[in-house]
Amino acid sequence: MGRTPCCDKKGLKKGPWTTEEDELLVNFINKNGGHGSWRSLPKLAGLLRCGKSCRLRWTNYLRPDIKRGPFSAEEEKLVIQLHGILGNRWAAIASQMAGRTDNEIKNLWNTHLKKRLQCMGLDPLTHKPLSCSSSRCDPSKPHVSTPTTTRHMAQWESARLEAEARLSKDTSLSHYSSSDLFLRLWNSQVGDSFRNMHTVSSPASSSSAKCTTVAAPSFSEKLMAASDDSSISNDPEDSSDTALQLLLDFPIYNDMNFLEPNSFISPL
DNA sequence: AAGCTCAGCAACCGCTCTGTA
DNA sequence: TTACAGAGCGGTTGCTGAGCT
Repeated sequence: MGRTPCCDKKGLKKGPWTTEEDELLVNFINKNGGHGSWRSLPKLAGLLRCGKSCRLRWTNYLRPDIKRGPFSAEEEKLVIQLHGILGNRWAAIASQMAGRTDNEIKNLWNTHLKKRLQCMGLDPLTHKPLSCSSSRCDPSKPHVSTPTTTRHMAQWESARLEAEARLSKDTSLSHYSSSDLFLRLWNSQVGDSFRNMHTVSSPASSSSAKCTTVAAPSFSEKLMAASDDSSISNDPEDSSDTALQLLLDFPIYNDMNFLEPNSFISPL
């Protein structure tokens, strides 16, 4: 019945870590050149904690390569970009940001970025525009119509989700990373739909002064080139990184000025 | 100055994934 | 192929401190 606990919780300490505990953990890992088995680590290190707690403390706080301090504007922008691509895959997002942990990014998202997107009239989950009734965070502020760029983002996200759902049915693809998935879906019917959508100029986008020139063919060419490049396709990791980088280079994700605080105020 | 509210963050919980026997 | 253990991940909780009344 039920799941066996990860550790015997009797007599184990919970709550905030003390500096002494931190020292014990760091010393043990340094001394042994790694953490080894997390389950056995607390006993060996002389800690009254469960292995899980030790792992969390190490990965989120004690690891030497962690960059402390507030997120820069660039980092915040990158988090939003990556979240648009990867969704709530905090570990995947963190892996693209040196020195930042998944927990830290998750907290940033939940406390700052989510609200900012909501204020911009975007659904933080889907990055799609919210309905008019719910898009204002503050009724006293002038309503800002959803920028064209965000609509493109929403369309792309929609395409991504559709493709992900489709591809997930094929278990043979289940081992691909998000970036691989992206590359594949871009070359799929969904990718075609998306490209077609943006090669036909819509009245909404053409009438927008700030409208991003969605260079879909150019991006497509870059992605195709990346996927055709044998030197890249031979190495799945490189391929993923290249695809992800190209995606981040996509104009939709580069033109994120609308996220700046002053964009609440209409330039007119 | 005291009490209250809320945002930020560290840590926990439980589910899922992965490796292995 | 299956069952199990360990590790990883994302959602949630609860503590703390800053700001406000």
